[in-house]
Amino acid sequence: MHTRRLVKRSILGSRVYAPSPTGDGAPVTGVVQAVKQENRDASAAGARRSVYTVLMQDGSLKEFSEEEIAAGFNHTAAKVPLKSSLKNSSNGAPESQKVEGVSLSPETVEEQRGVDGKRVGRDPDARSVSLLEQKRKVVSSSIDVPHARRSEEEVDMDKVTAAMVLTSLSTSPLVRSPPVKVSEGLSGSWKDNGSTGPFTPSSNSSSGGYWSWSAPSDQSNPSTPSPPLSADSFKPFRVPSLGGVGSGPAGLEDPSLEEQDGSSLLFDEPIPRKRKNSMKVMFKCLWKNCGKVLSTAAGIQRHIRTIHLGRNCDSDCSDGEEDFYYTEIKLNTDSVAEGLSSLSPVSPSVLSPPPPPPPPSPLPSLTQLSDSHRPPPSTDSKEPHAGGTTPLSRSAPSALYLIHTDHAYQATAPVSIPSSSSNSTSLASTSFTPTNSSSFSISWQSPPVTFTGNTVSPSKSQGFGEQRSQTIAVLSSPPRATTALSRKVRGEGKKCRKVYGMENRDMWCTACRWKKACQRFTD
DNA sequence: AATGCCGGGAA
DNA sequence: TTCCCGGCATT
Repeated sequence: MHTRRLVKRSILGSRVYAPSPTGDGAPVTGVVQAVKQENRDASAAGARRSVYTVLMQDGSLKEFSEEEIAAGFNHTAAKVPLKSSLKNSSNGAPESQKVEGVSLSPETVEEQRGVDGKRVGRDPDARSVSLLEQKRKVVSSSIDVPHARRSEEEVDMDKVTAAMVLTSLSTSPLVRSPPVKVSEGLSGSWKDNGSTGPFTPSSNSSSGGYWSWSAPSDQSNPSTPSPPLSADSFKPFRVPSLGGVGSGPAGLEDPSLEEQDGSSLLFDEPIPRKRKNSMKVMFKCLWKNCGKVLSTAAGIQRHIRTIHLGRNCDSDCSDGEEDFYYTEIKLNTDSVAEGLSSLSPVSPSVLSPPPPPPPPSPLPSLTQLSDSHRPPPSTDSKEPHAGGTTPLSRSAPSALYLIHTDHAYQATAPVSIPSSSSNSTSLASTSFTPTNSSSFSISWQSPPVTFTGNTVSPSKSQGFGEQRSQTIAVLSSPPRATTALSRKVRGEGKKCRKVYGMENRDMWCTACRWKKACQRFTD
C-alpha cells in the first residue's frame, strides 16, 4: 500500500512542459509542486480534474490543468510517473487504499493516472498547502519507491530496446543470441560480456546482459552459457509485478533459453555462429544437381527417398539417410527461387547473393577451411558454418564426393560461377584462397546460405552411416577390405563427441553414444 | 588427458 | 535389440 501511494505522489517534483503563459505556444518547463483535485465529489466516477501547481523556471507558480501539461509529460521526462502508474495498475491497488493513507479521497488521482498513464498527484488539499515542503518530504520519504519503479521502468525500456537490438542483430551475421557482440571477435565477445558485467539494471547494458546468456559468471566455461543468469535478469521485473514467485515466467523463458544454449553449445567449439533469422524455414535438397527446396522436412525427405535414393517405401523404411541430403535453410525474405537455383550447384562463394547477412558467417568458415585445406576437407570445413546440425548433412555429401567420382554427388561443378555477384560474394571471394579443393568445400557451403539449425531429427542420423558406407563400398569396389578387420584406424574427422560435446550427448549419433564407431561423421 | 571404438554385458 | 561401459589403441 504504502509503496503504491508513494509512487503516485512521485508526480510532485516532476518536470513538465506547460503552455507558455504568454500564449505564444512555446512550451515552458516547470516542476510540479502540487496537485489539486477538483470535483472530488465525483470521486469514483471519473471525470475529475486535477490542477497541477507548477513551479516555472522563472520562479513563478502557475496552475495548469491536466490537459495543459499532459503533453509535456509525455514528451519529456515524466518517466517516473509513467512507470509508477504502470506498476500500480498491475498491482491493482484499489482506490480505497489510497484513500486510507490520505485523509481525502485521492483516488481521483489514481484514476487520472490510469487514464493517461501519467502520474498523478496524490494528494488532496493538505498537500497543496505547503507545496514545497510536502514535495520534499514526499520525495525523500518515498525515494526508495520511486527509484525502484524507475529502475523497473528503465528496465522495461531496456527490454524493448534490447528486443529491438536483438531483432536487428538477428539479421546480421552471427547467429543466435550472442549476436550482441558480433562486431567483436568471436572469442572476444564472451569475454567482453563478462567483463562488462552481466546486467546492470540501470544501464542499457541490459540489452547485452539480458540476452547474452554469456553470463559473466561462466566465463570459465564458455561452452555452457548460463541461461540462468538471463533468467534471473528477468525476475526482477516480472516477479515483482506479478507478486508471485514467477515460476511461470521463469519456466517460459527457460525453455527457450535452453534451446539456444543447446544450439549455442554446438557452436562453441567451432565458434562459427550463424545468424538466426526470423525468416522462412525451408528444406533444401543437397543432392548434386537437384537443389529442390520444400517447405517441409517430410516433403524433402520423401523427395530424396524417392527421387534420389530410389526407394519406394514410406517413411517407415527410411533409415534416416535422407536427413543427410537435405538441409534446413532459412530464407531471409524471399528470393527462395533465386537461392535455389544458385544453391544447387555450388557456386563457390560467388553465388551467395541470397542472404545478405551471410557475410559474417562465411568468414569464419573460410578461415577454417584454410586450415583443413586438402580435399578431405569436407568434414571439417563445414563445421564452421553449419554449426551443430549442418555438419551432419554436409558431411555426407562431401564424403561421397571425395569418394566417388562417378556418382551424381560429385557434380558440384560450378555450374554457374558467374562473375561475381556482388556484395555477398566479397566475403567468400576475398578470403577464399585456400587450396584448389576449396571449390568443393565451398560449394557445399554456399548452399547453406542460410543454414541455421539443423535439427533434422538427430535420432535418425544413425542409420545414415550404414547406408552411406554401403554406397561407398559399391562405388569404390573391392579395395576396401583393409579397414574392416582390425580396429578401425581412428578417424580423423570430428566425431559427435567433438562436434556436439558432452553436454549435448543426446545429439550424438547412437553409435557414439554407445561408444561405437561413429556413424555420423565417418571418415 | 582426451578420444574413438571394440568387445562384452545387462536389461 | 538397445543401451552401456570397461578398457585398449590413438592422438
